[in-house]
This record gives sequence, structure tokens and C-alpha cells, in this order.
Amino acid sequence: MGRQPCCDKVGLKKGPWTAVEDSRLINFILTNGHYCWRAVPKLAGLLRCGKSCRLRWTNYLRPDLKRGLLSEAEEKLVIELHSQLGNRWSKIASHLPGRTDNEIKNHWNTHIKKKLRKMGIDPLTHKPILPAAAEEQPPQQQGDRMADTSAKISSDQEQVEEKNNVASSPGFSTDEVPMMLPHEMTVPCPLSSCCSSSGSSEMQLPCTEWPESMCLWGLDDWNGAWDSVDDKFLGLDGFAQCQRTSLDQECWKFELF
DNA sequence: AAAATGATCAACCGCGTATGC
DNA sequence: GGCATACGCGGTTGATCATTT
Repeated sequence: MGRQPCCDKVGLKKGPWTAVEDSRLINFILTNGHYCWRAVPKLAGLLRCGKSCRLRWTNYLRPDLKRGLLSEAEEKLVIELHSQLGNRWSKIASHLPGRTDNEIKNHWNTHIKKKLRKMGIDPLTHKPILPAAAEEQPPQQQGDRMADTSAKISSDQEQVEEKNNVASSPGFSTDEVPMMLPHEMTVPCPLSSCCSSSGSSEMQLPCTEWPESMCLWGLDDWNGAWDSVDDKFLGLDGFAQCQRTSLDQECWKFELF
């Protein structure tokens, strides 16, 4: 018996997500969390399957995601973890807070593989690949080179872990999105110069441009309007609404209501 | 300036696994 | 134990942008 499709695909939308769809999904999860991905699209008013919603949330919309290229230290940590774990991207991602398995997988295939090959290392086995190079260097030296690389990577891994405080934080697999309630959400600002984490349990949104230009996680056409009189964001179509309550370390705090 | 090629990454697909009945 | 269902994972695709010819 064939496997049932994850959802009724008739009439469901595929392809790139629009800003409106994004905002609907964000608002739904911010206000309700997700107890069942299959139910999310229906309840959020989206013509998508639950799987697509989950992927969009975990890989792009989740507020704790870092954006941008992996740093050199992160790259080396990925290499080290890949040598131990293989293509278990979600496991690897769990060691890099704010990074997704998809992001790491893409980065591996587009950047890291090439780098390793340039270094004469097989990205699959993490061992030297070039027979010519093997002839040029005695085995001991090769081993030393690998040991050096490993040692350097381990050192960098420590730096990354220290930097990200991995040891003390309960890392979770990127697809294992924890149930979060709105009051638990913090939203790192996409503008790097803007925010620093305050540890507040309140929802925080970027301060520099928003609300004037509706700069919310890059959603320039956030579907709603800012009420400058009451300092509130009034959403449309039943979207969640929030109110600016205070300024903390250059980040406005918001409370959903 | 236009076409060809390459690089990047968001999104999809299908399979494996966990869970509940 | 067997089946149905939902979720998670990894491989792959394809659209878009950048670079080269």
C-alpha cells in the first residue's frame, strides 16, 4: 500500500512564499504556537501543506535564526562535526545555534566541499585525496597535516562553543522547534548594528527602521498599519497585533494583545 | 549589450521513524 | 503486532542572481 500524501495537494500553493503568507504564518505561530503542523495552514488561512509551513518556519522565519554566511569558525566546526557525524545535518546544526540544517547543508555543498578539495582533502572521507600529493608527502607528514587540521578545528570549535555558550545552552535540533508562546519570543534584529540580547522574556522587534518603514524581519510590506498615536501595530485580516511598550538597549519591546 | 555559464539557496520530494489506536 | 498518520531528515531541484565570454 502506498503512503498517503501528507496533505490534500489539490488547490495547495507551491513555490516561493509571499510576504503576506510569511506574515500570516508568523502571526499564527506567535499567537498560537504550533501543536500540529498539519493543522497550522488551515488555522492560519494558508493554502499550503503543513510540511511546507514547518519548513518555512524552521528554515527562514524562526526568530532565533542567524542570517548571513557562516563564519570561518562556524565553518571549521561544521567540518569537524561532519567528519564525526557524516551528512547528519540536523545533528550538526544542533551544535550551531541559529543555523538550520538546510543552511548548513547548502553551505557544505557550495563552499566547504570546494575548500576541502582545494586543500586536498576528500569532503566525504576527510582524508587526503590526491595520489600525487600522497607521493610527494610521506604518510607520517600526511597524518600530521590531518592532525594539525583537526587540532586547529578543535581549537576553533572551542572558540565557537565559548562564543555561543553552547555548553551551557540546551541546543536543539533545528527542526525540533520548541513550542514557544508569544511571551517567550525574542526577535533578533536583522540589522546587525541594532540589537543586543537583553535576556528579556518580552517579544522584541527591531528598532531602527520599524515601524515607520515596516521593517520586520525583512518584510517590507508587513500587512497592517502603525498607529503612531497609540504606538500600536494594527494588523489586517485578523493578524496579531502588538504594542510598543518600552525601549531597552535600543530595542523596542512589544507585547501581543 | 546580450548570451552563456556558474553559484547560491529556498523549497520540494520521498523515505524512515515515532506514535497512537 | 499491524496499520495509519504525522513529523523529521537528507537528497535533489529549480529559480534567481552574479560573473564571464
